[in-house]
Amino acid sequence: MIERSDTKTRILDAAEKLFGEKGFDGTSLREITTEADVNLAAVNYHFQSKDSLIEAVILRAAGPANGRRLAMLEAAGPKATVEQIVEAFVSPVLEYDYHSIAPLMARVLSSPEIMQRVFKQHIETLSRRFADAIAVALPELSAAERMWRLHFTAGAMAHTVTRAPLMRDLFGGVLDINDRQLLIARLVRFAAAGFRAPEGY
Amino acid sequence: MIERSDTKTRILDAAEKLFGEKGFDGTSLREITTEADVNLAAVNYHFQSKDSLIEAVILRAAGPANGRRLAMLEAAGPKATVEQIVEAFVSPVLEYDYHSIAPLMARVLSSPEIMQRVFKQHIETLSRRFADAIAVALPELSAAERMWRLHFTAGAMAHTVTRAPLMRDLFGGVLDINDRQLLIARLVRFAAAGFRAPEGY
DNA sequence: GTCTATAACGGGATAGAC
DNA sequence: GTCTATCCCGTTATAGAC
Repeated sequence: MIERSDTKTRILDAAEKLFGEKGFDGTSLREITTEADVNLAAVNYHFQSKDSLIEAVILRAAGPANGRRLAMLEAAGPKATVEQIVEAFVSPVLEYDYHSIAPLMARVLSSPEIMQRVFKQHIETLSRRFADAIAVALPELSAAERMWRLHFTAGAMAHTVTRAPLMRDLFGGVLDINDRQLLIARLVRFAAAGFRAPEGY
Repeated sequence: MIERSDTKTRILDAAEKLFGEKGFDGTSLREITTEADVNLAAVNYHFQSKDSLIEAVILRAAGPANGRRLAMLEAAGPKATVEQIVEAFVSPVLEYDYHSIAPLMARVLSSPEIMQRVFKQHIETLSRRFADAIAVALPELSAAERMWRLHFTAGAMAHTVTRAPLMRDLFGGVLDINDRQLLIARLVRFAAAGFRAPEGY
């Protein structure tokens, strides 16, 4: 069956494009529906609100990346090193073409309501999987410490993704933001060393 | 001279209170102006927009914390250890009563336009000061690596501040979010170990 | 079940009078 | 500096076309 790009997909495409270009607040639903050539009310029919729309855009974009994170974790096997685990955690996200969706991610991260749903659906189980892998690689760490260090790593990663454009013009030539493999290696080294720190007390 | 609390201050007070209670999107300018007992248009006269208003609220709240960060850095002296530098960087922020302003901070962090201005005014020089201190403590690190590791640390800190409420109900009893001194110690250990990682290559 | 057309309401922003 | 009036936008609801 010849399935012409349906309304829902056209809205998602237009929203992803316009949000990326002009930001969330800078884009009106009317611009999106004009770009997608659909009726204004179609947005509220297929999605419930502008917030839910951006959530859907994010989830569509994040799905493949999260799948790859789990795939890399499994590929590293049950005896994965801390470096392998951290790399599986961060590299699919940093390798992604995040320049266009960075404003969206930041917007989603800033909304507790959206995060609550996104978290439950996509991040919670993923976090546990990685925490379990860390538990095998570093059995001496307490459960709380494992969670916090994973959280710190996620923060460093998220900050890098969402603040990348700012970093470039801030630090000028000092920061080689565009070399993603080097950037991933830097973050992996930093976080792996953090995970390996003695717990203290 | 008996200076009755002026309009601008009353708006800032009301905005700080209401944003903290109901979030940025959950608070209308009309609620703020009612609480502050000023006219609606006064907000756009003294500030230019709702975005600028939250920026002003943040800056008024962040000023003391940033001052304390620099004071702690100076207090550690020219031979400060990595741990002392990291603690000066993160503890004034984490010790702050961030539960009320976390939604605001997240909101500001999500807006590239606001961040651009806030960054220029308050974060840029502060970052350089801390990067310089790191350069003394860890002279073998390249300038780029120093900046990135400071950036990773800032990300871990920011993520902790803005996502703290979410963390609590997510991980239940595993994460002891309320013990700030312990949390600071965890982050300092993690980041200091990250700073000390060999640069590789 | 899918989508359009339209109206009504609350909220942010602005112009211009005072 | 302050206030009124007004505009545009996002959201919701509804009636109805296909």
